[in-house]
Amino acid sequence: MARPREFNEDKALEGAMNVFWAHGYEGASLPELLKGMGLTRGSLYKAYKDKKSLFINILHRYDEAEVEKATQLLGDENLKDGLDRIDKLFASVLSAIEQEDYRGCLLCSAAAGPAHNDKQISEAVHGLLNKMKSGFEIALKDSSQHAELSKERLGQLADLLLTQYVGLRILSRSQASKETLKRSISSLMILLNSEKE
Amino acid sequence: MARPREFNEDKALEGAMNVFWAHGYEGASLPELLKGMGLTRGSLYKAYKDKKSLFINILHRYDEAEVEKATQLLGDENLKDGLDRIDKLFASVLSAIEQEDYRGCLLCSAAAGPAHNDKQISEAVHGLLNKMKSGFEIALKDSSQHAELSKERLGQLADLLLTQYVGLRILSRSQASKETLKRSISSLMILLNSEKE
DNA sequence: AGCATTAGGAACCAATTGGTACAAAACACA
DNA sequence: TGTGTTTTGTACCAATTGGTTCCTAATGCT
Repeated sequence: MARPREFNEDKALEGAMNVFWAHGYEGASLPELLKGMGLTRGSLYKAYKDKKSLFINILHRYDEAEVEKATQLLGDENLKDGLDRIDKLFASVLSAIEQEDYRGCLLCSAAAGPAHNDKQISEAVHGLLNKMKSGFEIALKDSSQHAELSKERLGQLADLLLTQYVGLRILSRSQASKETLKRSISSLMILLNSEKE
Repeated sequence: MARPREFNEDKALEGAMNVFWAHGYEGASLPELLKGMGLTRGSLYKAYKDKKSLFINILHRYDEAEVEKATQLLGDENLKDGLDRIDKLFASVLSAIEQEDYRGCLLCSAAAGPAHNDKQISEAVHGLLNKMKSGFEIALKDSSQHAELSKERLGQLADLLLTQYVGLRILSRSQASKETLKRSISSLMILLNSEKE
């Protein structure tokens, strides 16, 4: 019926995600986005309305790509003990900065930044944060040491883990030392492990 | 030897701190800063060189004002048990959002934002984060349940508390629900309290 | 009183910001 | 082969960004 898209939407969104991930929402300029996406202004505004809509789009993509990966891990039944999954998730945070990837987490940066002012963004952010929390809850339910805890207590612990996750990734982005993160993580895991009925 | 300043430097810096606190480093525009400080461009650039230098200045002020308050609390010997001090500090985070103050923490926002790109800012940020960590260490040393722990273990726990502090304040800024923060905090305090030798 | 020195304030600046208009190009379908 | 529809890309836009210039005003010291 009409001229078809020339650009690969998937590649374009991938590029946009990387730019937002590296520079944050406000820090990502239009020219940078265009370059990263490999298209021109006209196409961008026709396809994605404006910068904010694009960003919300990207948050969904970050969900499908990264958040999903995290929650899958937290629910992965190949690791029988949920605590091992949590351990593995935090290990991946550590491994990112070991590979000198200091971008942190797009979601956490969004929580620190535009979610403060913008309702749409903050709603999207809270949705994803909640998804992370649910992931932690599932992992805890599969932890031999925590399975018997009350629903309230599990929720409490899940919120603790969420806070920890956000804190770690913000510290990563500020280029805190690997040792700091490592200590923080083992500290939490020790406390979690030592919890007995 | 020359014309004296007309503006009250203290008030001006206070104003600048509030603007940065509310909008973040990149989000604070020159006009906003000028209005908040009650002076004009000429004076600002004469007195503080440029926006970045002003911000670093403000980080020091935030140190003297807020970080100092926190570390004082963490070292306050009127509260004999260090755990009570930690509890009180986290309670103050909660009380901020109960009063609908969603600004979070200037330091934590700086960690999430400009500290990622700028060496000077990231150094200042790390200095203050370390100060917070030391505060937590002191409080732990005065905790009946933790005093006997090894130096390494105390440092570990202090890093955990720092991570939690950052996470909480970022979540505050994103307007996470009071309940989430409350659960996260009690969870942490329970784990900390349950630790026995 | 006069001079050196500094603060204050407005006008000005180039560069960049996000966003739009519009014409040319590419296709689908008849 | 046309015709309608949609994508592209360029040129353009006003507004805002952080930053500078420069003249005037106010002061301290001699």
